[in-house]
Amino acid sequence: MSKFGKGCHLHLIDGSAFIFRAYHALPPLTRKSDGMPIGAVSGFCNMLQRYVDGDHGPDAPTHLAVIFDKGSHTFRNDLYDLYKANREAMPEDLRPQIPLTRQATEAFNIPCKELEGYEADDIIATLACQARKAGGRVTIVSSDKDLMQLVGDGVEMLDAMKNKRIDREGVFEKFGVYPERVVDVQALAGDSVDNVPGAPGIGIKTAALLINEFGDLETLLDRAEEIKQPKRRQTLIEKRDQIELSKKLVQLDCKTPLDFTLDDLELRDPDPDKLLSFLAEMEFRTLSKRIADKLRVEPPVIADTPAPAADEPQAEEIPFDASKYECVRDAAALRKWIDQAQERGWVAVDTETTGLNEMVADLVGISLCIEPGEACYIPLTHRDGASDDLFGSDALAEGQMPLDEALALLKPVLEDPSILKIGQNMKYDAKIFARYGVEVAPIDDTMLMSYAMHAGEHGHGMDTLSERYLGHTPIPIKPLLGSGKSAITFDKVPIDEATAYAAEDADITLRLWKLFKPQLHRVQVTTVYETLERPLVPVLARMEMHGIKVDRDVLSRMSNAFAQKMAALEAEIHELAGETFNVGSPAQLGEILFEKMGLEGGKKGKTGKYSTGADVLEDLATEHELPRKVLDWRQLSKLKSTYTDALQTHINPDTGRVHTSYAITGANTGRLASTDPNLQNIPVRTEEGRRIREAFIAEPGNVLVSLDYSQIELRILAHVADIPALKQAFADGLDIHAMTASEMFDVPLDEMTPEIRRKAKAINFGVIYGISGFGLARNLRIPRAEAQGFIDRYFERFPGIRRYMDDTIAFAKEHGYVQTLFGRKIHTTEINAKGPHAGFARRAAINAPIQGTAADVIRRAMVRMPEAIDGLPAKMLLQVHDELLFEVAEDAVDKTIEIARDVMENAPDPAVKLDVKLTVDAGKGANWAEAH
DNA sequence: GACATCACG
DNA sequence: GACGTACGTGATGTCC
Repeated sequence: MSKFGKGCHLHLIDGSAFIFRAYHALPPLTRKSDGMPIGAVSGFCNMLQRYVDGDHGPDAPTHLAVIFDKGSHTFRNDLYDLYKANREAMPEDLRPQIPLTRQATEAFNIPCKELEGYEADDIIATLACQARKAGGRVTIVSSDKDLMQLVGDGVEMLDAMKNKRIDREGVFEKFGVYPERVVDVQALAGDSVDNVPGAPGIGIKTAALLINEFGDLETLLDRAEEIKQPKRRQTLIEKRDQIELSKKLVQLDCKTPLDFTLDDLELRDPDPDKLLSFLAEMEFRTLSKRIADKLRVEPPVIADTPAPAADEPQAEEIPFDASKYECVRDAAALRKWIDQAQERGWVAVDTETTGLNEMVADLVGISLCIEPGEACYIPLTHRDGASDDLFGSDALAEGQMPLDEALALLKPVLEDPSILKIGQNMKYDAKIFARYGVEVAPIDDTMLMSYAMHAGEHGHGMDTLSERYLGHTPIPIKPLLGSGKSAITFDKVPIDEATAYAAEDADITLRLWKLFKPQLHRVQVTTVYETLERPLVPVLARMEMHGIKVDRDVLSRMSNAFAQKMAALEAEIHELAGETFNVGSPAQLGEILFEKMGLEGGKKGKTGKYSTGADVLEDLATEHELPRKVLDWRQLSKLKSTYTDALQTHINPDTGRVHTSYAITGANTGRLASTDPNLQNIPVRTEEGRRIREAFIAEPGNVLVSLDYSQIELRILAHVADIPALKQAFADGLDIHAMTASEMFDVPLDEMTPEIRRKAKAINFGVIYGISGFGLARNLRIPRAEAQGFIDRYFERFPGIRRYMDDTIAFAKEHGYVQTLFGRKIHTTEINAKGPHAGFARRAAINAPIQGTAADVIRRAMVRMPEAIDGLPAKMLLQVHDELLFEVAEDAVDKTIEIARDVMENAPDPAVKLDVKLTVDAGKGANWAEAH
């Protein structure tokens, strides 16, 4: 190491200037994994890197240091306690970044110097003095005018942003004097930023004039009497002490006690590991890559998903304050909100209604939110519950604008294509509005955004999201409505309480939207959200509102028939048992079977009760009469209670149809879930059960048309696991289970038996579900070893399956999620857990991409369907995972099947090119049983 | 409200 | 070596 001296060039970077410049130049970036503010550090690192790599020509550094301030109290405060007293507090999101800029400097292997009780400027001054004395040159990287007093022979400043060097002449331009007199000018002019008093009424121009006239400050003060202007003369005489103090404050200290020498600042190369690990820790992807390329090393892997730490509630900037919410009671007030929505181009909307069933519930009020904390509630049909009057309870409460008037004002906004309507579960609100003649569009939905980003991690209800991402627990609805028999509907809630509750919901929704919207892109699920979630809302809303016609009489007759058969069976069961008991009670049945009758079969379950599931009873039925009869009774009981009875209660009196509701975020895999009632589990597997489908009918002149994907999950498996034999079989249109059986058991196709085919079919499905020897054995009722043998052979014949499973689990373990072919992410939070959880998680991880891809495919078909069948007398009514059910005018059936099949079979285009063709089977009939 | 059971893909 | 085991749902009745 050479001694610092002639030929050396010391560059001194003013760290604080870099930090503030970086902070103000960049948006408030945060670290993805934990939300830590990181913008200033990012800018700082970029500036540092650019400086180090920059071409400085003949001014290239041989020595380099970054100098920071340390401590808020310096010797200048001892001289003058108001020094820098009016400086603004450091921004909250900058404070935690300060220590990181020190770390960053060290990571770049640049000396990082600071000294308690001294400003960076003093250290810079001292080093500059030392360097000059040793015969070297100095460049001070800063544009702070306080440092200009140091410029001189061999010492220059550099404005790194403007890349402009400042020498003696540059200082003269700025101050009107040369560097050695700068402190004199500053002492007179003072500095409002640093709270240096100076001489009142004298600025830089006047100060320079005076100094140039008298030579220096001391001479000027001594000969102040000679000044011609009376005001100036008086000020300089009266404020002499203050001026002299000011000079001490601006004079930099060249004798700062340093515990290092110039030689310690010699330029050195960074340690790639240290630097890159710091950048990775900060999650600076671009900069890491750039530096890694330059250093010719591999860039660090930086996770592209938020770590679990991101789950911690974000600090809310604007507190929730119910008293700030406005209750809108007239058109004038509403117009103001409408104006704001038009100005912004967005508005969060939430409806309050008399119930959860959108087909029945009435609109009670509407809340809007434009910016966090700025929300309103528009009560419309609140009832006056306070009155004891028999008729009074139905009267509208005072102070509400007429429903028609409010809707007339809001309709243009809600339907305006240039105003985005933001909601949490917008399908609900859109359906309510639709019943009032308002077609809400376009929409964004925070529930669906959460689903796209976090499926598998947590639920997507507003309470969950608010607590998790806003750190705020919403006002619960329970205390407002009560529970049980005394529960009231929302229209009976007092308007002031309703305002606090309802407006807050809109407020929360808007805050979530502001948080989620930019995250979609970062988590790379924008396409999923935009193509598979958002556009589904209007499609499903229309299907649900259309409903399906159900013949009440058919159901009613079946219920009666079931009741009779059940009664007969019940009598026989009691006869066989020798006593009467509740056949519907598994606990009582267990007692009868395993204690009174003493049959084989063990206790199970955590509750210590006997298991009496269908598989158990099925085994017992070979030896005894009673279990068979219980099985028959149970089947009838199920059909009656869940279907023939319950379905009747779901027939809408206005439409005569049944309107299910699809939960878009119901299943983690991307499947829909149908509720109230569930029309995705209408019986079909048994003859008696299938007859329930005869009650699902078409209007006169129409038929029901069913189109369903043939073996879609196995086809997707063949594609993703890349199984040539499976692909070929599908291409040839073979019986896929028979083909599998032939491969596995070496049986030619023309000698295939139903029994062998059945086994192969069970294995095919088992594979999709994350097969285990135990599970297959139980399903096929064969010894476990034999089942394991089948699986082993399956993997042997189709090695791609094993590879797919291993790869999928490895991916899940590394990333915490798995993906469908269309990019949908399904999180597997338990995949790295120990214990029984892990087994479930592994099988779920294997299944999710297959089930999820199939779900994506039919979603794509559904989104495209309305336009495809537009103009045809055909309506899409139901989705049952791989089936779409339509109601079609008789003369348009063939055309509809042709078009809908085309849409379904080509649904993956153009996003995904499957190696296996998708095929769709079609059926038609007067009822669902015939159509399927 | 938990649990068992059973309907669907 | 033992343990617990097919994937994804929703609705119903019993029982505490």
